[in-house]
Amino acid sequence: MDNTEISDRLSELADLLEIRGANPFRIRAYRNAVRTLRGLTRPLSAMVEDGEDLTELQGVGKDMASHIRELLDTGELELLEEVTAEVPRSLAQLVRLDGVGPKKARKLWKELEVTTVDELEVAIEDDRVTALEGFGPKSVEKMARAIRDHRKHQGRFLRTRAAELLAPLLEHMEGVEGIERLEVAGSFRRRAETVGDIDLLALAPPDRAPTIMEHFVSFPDVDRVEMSGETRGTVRLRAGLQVDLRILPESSYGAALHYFTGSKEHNVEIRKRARQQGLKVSEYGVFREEEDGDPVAGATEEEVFQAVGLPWIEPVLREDRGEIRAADEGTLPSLVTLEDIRGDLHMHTTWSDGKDSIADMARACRDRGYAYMSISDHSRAVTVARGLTPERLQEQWEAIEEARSEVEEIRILRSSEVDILGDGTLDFPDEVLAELDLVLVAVHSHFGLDQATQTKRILRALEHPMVDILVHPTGRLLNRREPYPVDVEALLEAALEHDVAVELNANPRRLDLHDRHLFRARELGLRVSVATDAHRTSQLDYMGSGLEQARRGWLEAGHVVNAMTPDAFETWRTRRDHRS
DNA sequence: GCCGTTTTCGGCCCGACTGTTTTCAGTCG
Repeated sequence: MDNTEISDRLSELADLLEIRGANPFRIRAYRNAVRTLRGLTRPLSAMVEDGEDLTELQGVGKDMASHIRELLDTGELELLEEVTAEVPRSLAQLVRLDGVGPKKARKLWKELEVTTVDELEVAIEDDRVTALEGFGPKSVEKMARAIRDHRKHQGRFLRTRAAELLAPLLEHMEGVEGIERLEVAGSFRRRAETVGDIDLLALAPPDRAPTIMEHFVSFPDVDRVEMSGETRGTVRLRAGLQVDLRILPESSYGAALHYFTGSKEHNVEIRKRARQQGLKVSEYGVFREEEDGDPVAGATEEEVFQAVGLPWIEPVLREDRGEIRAADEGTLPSLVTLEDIRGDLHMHTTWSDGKDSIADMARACRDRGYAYMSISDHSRAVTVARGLTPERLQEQWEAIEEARSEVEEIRILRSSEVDILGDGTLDFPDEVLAELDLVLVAVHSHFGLDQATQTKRILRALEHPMVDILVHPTGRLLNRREPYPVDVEALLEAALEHDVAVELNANPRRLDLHDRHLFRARELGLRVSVATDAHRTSQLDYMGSGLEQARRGWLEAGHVVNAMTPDAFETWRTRRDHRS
């Protein structure tokens, strides 16, 4: 049983316990533990095998550790069986509906025997739900909508997609009288790979709030207004994206910006810290606990952090991954930026499945100020992408020669995205690999192998002495394909051992590695290549989203292969004697 | 159920909005 399954079971258990009416703090304890487990890079099975003490993990105590061991040993959990004997499993789906929480789910179940989304739909049609105490026509209508939404679009929006949808709304709000500042907070500001909704904050005098709110909900792309109060309004756009607007006075704008930027876990830690100092933090400001007087801070984020004795922390770091301690100790990372980037090491051309020529790509890289780049078309096994045979690869080298003389200002490396075959061997023989300036390796097939076999397969590829970079290491496609089952921790450790770099694929649909794996890579001291995998010149701009992700993983320029100066990069590239 | 600069018991973040309530529960972020 892998970490995801274990987390899912415990999370389900939390939902069901909540519906059963358990102590809320017990529920929270389960959810805290789940959060820790989802952040692990190492399989729990491996940790247990190595005799590690699971209670060392944040939020995991004696009981949780024994639940985990039970799931690993038997694939089942007695407590979950016991709870599901009483509370139907499908109720956990019901509480995912907007407007349905544990209390309502329980009532629907106990009084109407509704336990699934489908049954709820029927019960609403039969007009049985309005008969319940606490369920008026409005809340029933809300549930009906939630069911439709649930069917239409599950999952979150890619950050880039949300940005596209948001741009016209921001334009709509521009120049509205009274708005002094307008910013996006939430996971969007933290540069998360996907966002569930958008939090907009407007700084404006309170007497302007009604007209601002009115203007907000009148945006043409609004499908419906979910709520609209004095300081807070929520709309859903036609594309399904929910947008919240909060209107704030100057005195609490910074506190609100901090609060609504989150993450929730970061906020909880900040509040705990504040309490220890006799302070209370809310979205309205920082207050002394005893008196209910004026706030100590609130107008700016800097003030809020300062009030609890911390320097300002970048939003990308606010995930409760140790940023508060680092801030306290003055060891916050100096995060990598686009200015640090000197090259792009993964891209395709018309020679395989790319849309632009080698020279076009070279000019586009040069125009971005890069000093080096690598042409890395697919190898022959990836037939759907017109992968190159050794013969065509040789022809391509002639074309690269031509491009080199045509675009002299940039160093063009000949590379390849060499397929890792089913058994972990590489798609080109060693004598071909030896002629390449840079060898990238990747998995494009056999996603269905079990975790142990998949891990072994990739480890074998990493052991090959000519491999430089493992690209898109987990194969995930956001909202479309889960990562293949693989022990990422083992991959990272092997990459370190064999002096192989790992890629952070910057394509916004991939962002592979995940930020928590990048964080681990940093801890281990691995080198990371942030690369676009561009299939046309315009996609070279993916570097931006890759760097957002890199920053979320705490990466500094020193961790990034393609932030090296040309000389340093040459030294790294030729670190093994078989290459010159 | 977890945790400890309040340390083995007694806490555990805080407030807005809605709906169906006649004073507040439920949900959400």
